Amino acid sequence: MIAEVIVDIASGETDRIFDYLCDDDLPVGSRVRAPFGNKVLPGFVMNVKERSSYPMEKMKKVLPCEDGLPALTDECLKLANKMADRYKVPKALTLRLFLPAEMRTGKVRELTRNYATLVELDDYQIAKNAKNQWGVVEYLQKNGKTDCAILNREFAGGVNALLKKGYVTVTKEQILRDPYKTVEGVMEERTLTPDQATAVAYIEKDDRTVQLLHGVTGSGKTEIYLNLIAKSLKAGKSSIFLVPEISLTPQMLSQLRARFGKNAAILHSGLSAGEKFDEWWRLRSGEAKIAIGARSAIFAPLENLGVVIIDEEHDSSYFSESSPRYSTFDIARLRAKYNGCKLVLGSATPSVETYKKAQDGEFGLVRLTKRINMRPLPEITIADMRREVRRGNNSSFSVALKEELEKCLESGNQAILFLNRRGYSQSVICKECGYVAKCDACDVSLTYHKDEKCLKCHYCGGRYEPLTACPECGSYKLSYTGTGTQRIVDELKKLYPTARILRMDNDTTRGKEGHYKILKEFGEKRADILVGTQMIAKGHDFPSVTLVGVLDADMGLHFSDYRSGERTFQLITQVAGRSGRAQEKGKVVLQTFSPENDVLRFAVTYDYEGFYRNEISRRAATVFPPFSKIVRVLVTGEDEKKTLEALKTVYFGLKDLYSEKSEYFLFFDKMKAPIKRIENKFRYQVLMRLLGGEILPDVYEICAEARTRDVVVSVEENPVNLS
DNA sequence: CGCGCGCTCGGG
DNA sequence: CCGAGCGCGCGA
Repeated sequence: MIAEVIVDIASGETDRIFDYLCDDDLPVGSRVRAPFGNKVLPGFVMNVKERSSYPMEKMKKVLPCEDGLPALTDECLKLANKMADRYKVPKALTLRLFLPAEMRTGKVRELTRNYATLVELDDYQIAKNAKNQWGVVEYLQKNGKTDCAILNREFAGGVNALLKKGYVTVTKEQILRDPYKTVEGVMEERTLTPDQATAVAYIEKDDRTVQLLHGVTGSGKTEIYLNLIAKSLKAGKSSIFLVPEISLTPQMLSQLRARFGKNAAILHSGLSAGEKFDEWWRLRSGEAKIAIGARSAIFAPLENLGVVIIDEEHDSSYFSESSPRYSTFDIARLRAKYNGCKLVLGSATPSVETYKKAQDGEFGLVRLTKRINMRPLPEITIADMRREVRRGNNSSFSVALKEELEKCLESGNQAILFLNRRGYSQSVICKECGYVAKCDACDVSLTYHKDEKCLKCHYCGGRYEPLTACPECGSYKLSYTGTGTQRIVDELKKLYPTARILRMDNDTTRGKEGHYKILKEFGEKRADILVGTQMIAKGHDFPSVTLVGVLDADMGLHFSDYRSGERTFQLITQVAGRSGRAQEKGKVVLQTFSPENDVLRFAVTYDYEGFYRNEISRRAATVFPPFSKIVRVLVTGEDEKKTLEALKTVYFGLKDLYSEKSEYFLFFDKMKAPIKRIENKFRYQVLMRLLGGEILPDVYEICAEARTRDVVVSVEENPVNLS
């Protein structure tokens, strides 16, 4: 037989079918080792056929990598083909998405363990004083087959000696690493509240594939997800459950594990390579039927899906940052359609695009307007920082926030302070000549980190010695401007010397268990105040937190980004949800320099509908998404000349398209990217605002053609950040 | 004349 | 993607 193979090289030049000879039983979707040029490469079997147009005598033979189950299902192959076509990337790249990375590199294999079994005899010829040999014999007589590692620890050399004599046999057996040994047992199904039951019934009955579950924080969305997953499991079907960043939601994980036990496989970055590999195989083999994980879990190797769930649907982590820049939602929708199941999107603050589709009737819409225990949402107050400055308060805390902090600390409760900027100070500026300390490899200012006594680049991670004098003019008048989390902690220590303060940001959460350790410490009330960035906004549950302070609520508002209002509303609603989750009522203080801003006004009253109506009419008036599509083509490369060359190719190609079909364009121009260089790579872009998606395939095509050996050309649809 | 680098082409 | 093959420029 002939196998149609895609070799695993991420390049457009090799992105085509190569025919190979193969065994008759080689399954489609399996991985092979294919002789290619002067080496042997991994490859994917896309199809098998009887004959080939390529001369038989020149054809080489592939070797299968796995026996039995092919790694990729038909659905995976279909999806990979579709994605390669849609995003104009090599198939090797889209196929890779469906495998755990550790499987491709081939370093991690099944973990095997050696087991010793005693050969039953009446008489063992062992010296009386050979204590370890007798020890092994007795142990095996008592306990039966045992892991050699255990025996060797206890009776050094015993097993080997007995093996030579033929008194024991040793067998290799595959074991699966279980990352969650500690959590076991299947939890009882919980009864749904009437509201939840109604929501589930609606989702099941409505015939639209996509269902939006819009529920305020604490309205019990999770229980609805669990119910849908349980029903799918009962029907013998599998499920995919996506969460934004899994390392930040340990509670959700233990709930799932407790409820579904070994039926759930958890895919996240905290697992070791081997653990990921094993969890993946448990899903592929059908042993586990529920995949839980971040964005990439949408590629879980499951067949016969009963439901796909995307929690916190508005979260930006659902957009891939690297090629192919797929939208998780698009993939999820395709999988739901293929399997004839529902795709459930859940959020307290749905993205404007999603909500519009629900309003227009394209998606089903279920609302949960009440919190589960009827507990009121925390009260949000606005602190006008302009007034604070006028009154001579130049600290990072408003009078209102300080008062609330004191009350909170006195009553023995906990507080969370949120500031979306890490480090000590944002930048170092010379007051004499205006020099700003910048990274050598990137076009960005350096952030001072007091704890490590260095200047850091937040884009490439580069470190520099702190400055004592200006390198341009020699002045000692250096100003450290812009407050980060480290400075906030310093200020708090001065204000409240006895308070125990924890900081949680990218710098303090290094390592595998980083997040977990800090959250655990705070959860056990071993600290009074938690200061952190974006990452503390996600769904943790700290019952003793009664105060949340947002130190710069308008931080995101002034970016020239059509989504900034939406992001701010979502963020505030989310952080506010951290306050008052148990008995005591929670409070939230928003510090801002623009208290009259619409977005903040709607956020204060938790008025999503109001926010949405305001936002959608603004977007309609300005013709921004979802009424148009922003497309950025980013051209990056180390060689500035070659990068500019590629930019020209892209620009002229797109310009032709523009003059041909100008009715689809609202805006079209080329320019330097806002950050002109990152990690020594120059960055140029072509920015477009398009009406309708009809010409998107052309855009992708033009960009794919402009790609060269040393210049990357990527297309971003409605990009999340425009740096 | 030789080799070093950059470009093109082929790989089943 | 990566290596082989080849042309062209330069130095002894």
